Amino acid sequence: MFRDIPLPHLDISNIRSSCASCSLRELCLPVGLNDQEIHILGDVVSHKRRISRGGYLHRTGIKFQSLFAIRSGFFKTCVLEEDGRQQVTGFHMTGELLGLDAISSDIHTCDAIALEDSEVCEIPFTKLEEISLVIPSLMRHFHKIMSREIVRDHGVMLLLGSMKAEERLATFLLNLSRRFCMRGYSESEFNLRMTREEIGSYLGLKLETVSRAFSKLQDENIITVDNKRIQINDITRLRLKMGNSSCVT
Amino acid sequence: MFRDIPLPHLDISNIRSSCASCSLRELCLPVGLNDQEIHILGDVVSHKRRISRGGYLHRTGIKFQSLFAIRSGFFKTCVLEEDGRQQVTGFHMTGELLGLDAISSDIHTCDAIALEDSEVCEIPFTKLEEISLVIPSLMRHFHKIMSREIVRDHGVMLLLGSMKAEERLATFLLNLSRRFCMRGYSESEFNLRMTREEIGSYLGLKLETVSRAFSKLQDENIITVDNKRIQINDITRLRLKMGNSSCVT
DNA sequence: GATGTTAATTGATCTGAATCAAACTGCTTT
DNA sequence: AAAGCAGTTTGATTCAGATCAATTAACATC
Repeated sequence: MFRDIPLPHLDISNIRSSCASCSLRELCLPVGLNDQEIHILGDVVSHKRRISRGGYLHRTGIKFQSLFAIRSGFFKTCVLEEDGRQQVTGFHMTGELLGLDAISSDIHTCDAIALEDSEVCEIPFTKLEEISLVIPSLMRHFHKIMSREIVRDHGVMLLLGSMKAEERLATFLLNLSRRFCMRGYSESEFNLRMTREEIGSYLGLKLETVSRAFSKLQDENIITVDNKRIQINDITRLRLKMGNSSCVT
Repeated sequence: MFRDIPLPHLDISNIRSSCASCSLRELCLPVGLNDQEIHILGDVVSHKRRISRGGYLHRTGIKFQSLFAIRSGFFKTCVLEEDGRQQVTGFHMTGELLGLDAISSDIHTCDAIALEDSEVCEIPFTKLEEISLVIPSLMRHFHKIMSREIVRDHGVMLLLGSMKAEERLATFLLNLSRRFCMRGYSESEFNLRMTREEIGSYLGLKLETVSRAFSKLQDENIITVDNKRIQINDITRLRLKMGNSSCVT
C-alpha cells in the first residue's frame, strides 16, 4: 500500500562522521562512540533481517535472544488477550529498539508485527552485555534508552488515565509528527501505517471514536484527513487540544 | 496513622546466607552476587535516608544523581500536571528501586512521595555503573530490573486501555496482595497506604468510582472493606473479576 | 471532649464514549 | 469491469463512569 509512495530514506551517516561498518551510525545505539568502538559493536549487530508487511519480528512466549534495532519500516507491539483481541502497546519506527521488555524474564512478553516492509538489525543481547563491559559509554547509552522507554510508558499511562478522546488523538498525532520530523520527514504531512482500530487499541478507544475524533479535528480545520494521509494544518491549535503538555515523549 | 499497627519487618537475610554489610541482602539489587561482590556494592549503597510520611524522596525537575532502594515504607510516584492535579504513576514498596525514569535525561521526571515513614538506600548511579563493569552479574540483574519496570508499565497500559472500573480495582488489589505476600505479609489482609483518590488517579478513575467498586466487591462478599483495611475473602472470585489474567506483573 | 479538617460513602443526574447498525470507500482478486 | 473484502465514516441508542451534592466517618489539634 505504501510502496507507491516513495519516502526519503533516512541517513544520518552523512551528518555525522562516515562509517564503513554496515551504516551502524543510523542506529540509535552508537551515539557518542568512537570509530574503534563502533567497529566492535558492528561485529555484534551485523546480522540483518527483513520482515515483510504483516510479518512477525517476534511473538509472545518465545525465548528472548536478541534486541532488534529498526533500520527501516514500521512496527506495532501488542499483547494478545485470552479472548483473541489484541492491545497495542506501541508503534515503533526507524532507529528504535525492540525487545527491551523481554530482558526481564528471557521470554518475549509481546508480539512485534511489521506494519510495512521493514528491516531490522539483530543484536544478540548477551553479546551486547559483554561489549558493554569494555565500552562503558555504550552501557550508559543503553541505560538511557531503557529509561527513556519507561518515561515514554509513563506518558502513555498519563494519556490513558486522564485524557479524553480528542486529547488522546491530538497527543498521538503530535507524537508521530515529532518522530517523523526527527527522521527527516515532514512534520505536517504523513501517512499513518496503522488502522483506526490499532490506533484505538493503543489509545484505549474504539475505532469509531477514533474516526469521530479525526473528523472533529478536520471540521475545526486543525488537520486534513484523507484516509491514512494526515495533514496538520494548525499545529499550535493541535497542541492546545492536547491539554497536558508534558505527555508522551 | 499506621504506626499503631505493628507490621512484621521484612528480613530476607535469614533465608539467604547472612551478610554483614548493612543488610544489603534485603535489597533487590544483590541477587546472585557472592559475598565479595556484595561487599563492593555495599560501599556504594551505604548512605541511608529517612523520609517521613508526606515527605519527598525526589521532585520532578531536580537533577538525577542516585537511584533509591526502598528499605522500608511505601511510596507513590506521580507527575504533576499544569493545573495542579497529580497523576499517580506507581506505588512502591520495600525492595523496589526508584528513579529509573530519571536515567534517560539526568532529570527526575516525577515526584516520589512517602505514604508512610520510610527508609531508603541511596545508590549513586555513576558509581553503580562503574561497579557494574566489574560485577557483570550486577549489570545483568540491573538490566532485568529496568526491563521488569517496562513490562509492569505495559501491564498498567493494558489495564488503563481496556479494563472497566471493577476489573481495574480487582487487578490492583491482587497486585498489592501478591507483593505483600512476597514480602512475608498476609496476602489476604492488608492496609492500604493510599487514599481512594490516589488509587483512582493510578487506575484512571475518580475517587467516587473507586469507592463504589470497593462497595460492590464487598456486597458480593469477595472482599471486606473497613476504610483502609482490606480483607480478601475469596481470592478466586477476585481473580475472575480481573478478566485478563496476564496484566500488571 | 469539642472542633475543624480530610477522607469516604452514597445518591441523583449528566455526559462522553461504547455499542449497534448501516452505508461508503478503496484495495485486491479474478 | 465486477465482485469481494477490509477499513472507514456516520448516525442512533445505550451505558459506565464522571460530576454534583449531601452525609457520615476518621483523624488531628487545641
